[in-house]
Amino acid sequence: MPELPEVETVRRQLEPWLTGRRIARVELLAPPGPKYAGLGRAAGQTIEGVGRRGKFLLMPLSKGDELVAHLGMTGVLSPGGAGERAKHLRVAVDLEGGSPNRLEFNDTRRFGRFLIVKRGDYSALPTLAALGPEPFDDAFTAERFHHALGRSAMAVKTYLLSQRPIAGVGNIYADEALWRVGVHPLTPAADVRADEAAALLHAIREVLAASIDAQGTTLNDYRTVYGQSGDYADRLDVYGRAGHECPRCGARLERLVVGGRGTTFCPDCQRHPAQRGGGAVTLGAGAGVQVAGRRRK
DNA sequence: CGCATTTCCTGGTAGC
DNA sequence: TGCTACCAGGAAATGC
Repeated sequence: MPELPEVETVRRQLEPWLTGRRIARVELLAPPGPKYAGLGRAAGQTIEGVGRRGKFLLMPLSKGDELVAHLGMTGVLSPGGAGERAKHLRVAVDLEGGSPNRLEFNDTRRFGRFLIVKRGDYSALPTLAALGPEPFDDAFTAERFHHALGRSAMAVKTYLLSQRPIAGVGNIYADEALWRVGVHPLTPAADVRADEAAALLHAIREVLAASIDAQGTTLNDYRTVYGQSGDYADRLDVYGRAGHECPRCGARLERLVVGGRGTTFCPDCQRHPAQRGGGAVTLGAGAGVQVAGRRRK
């Protein structure tokens, strides 16, 4: 699923292509709705750049608007025009001038968004409006991260996924980063110690940077603008690997559900706070935390 | 306001 | 083969 590394990979490819291009027209193929608001204002505006905040792509337009794209679970941005219309094409943007002159937004499950807002007006996008700091912002220190975590009683993984303490971390990289620093995903955010917060921020930066270098993680749908898969899936240590051995200690990785999301962790490396009191703690085999499964309807 | 729960959506798959 | 049921999850909407 597209998280910061995947969105940044797409951004880097879109930027040289789209910057300075004038929009001729926009075609909405999906049923109209708030996820595709304002597209009627696009024609005649020039795309002034391609930025990113967290998992949101932000393209300022010349007449005071801003094109906001979020890939959701299955969104793909790519040049289009050749061949048959894709089954799940939702939006097509025709550009003036030379080829490629058509940007297509395909999104099988329609969790993504592709809309135009007044520049900087994110009232229709509350997560973007309340988004935490960019992970690679130099002004974002470990102390600030620790302070942000201290504001929530939520499980640390759930809080990371909320995008409030830090922007761009999703299910995959949350599991990877928490495993790297040995913090149990159910640890209350406010109980993460200062040293753990510092290590967690460092781990988030490392895993995101390594994934960007690999052009992201392709599990199923994610593709770069030019149709390539990301290579980081081969380098995941824990995500989706419940039942396999922990790469660090060899214990069996376990799966639980945190905030409604599948979560993989190492029961030995990532002790639940309720089980990790001071001194040496000896736990029997199978000491993993039991959590109720996903509720049914 | 904080936090939990429910909803949106389709392809893949398990089970019969 | 074809049917039903369920599962995956980012962000918004809804409920307390």
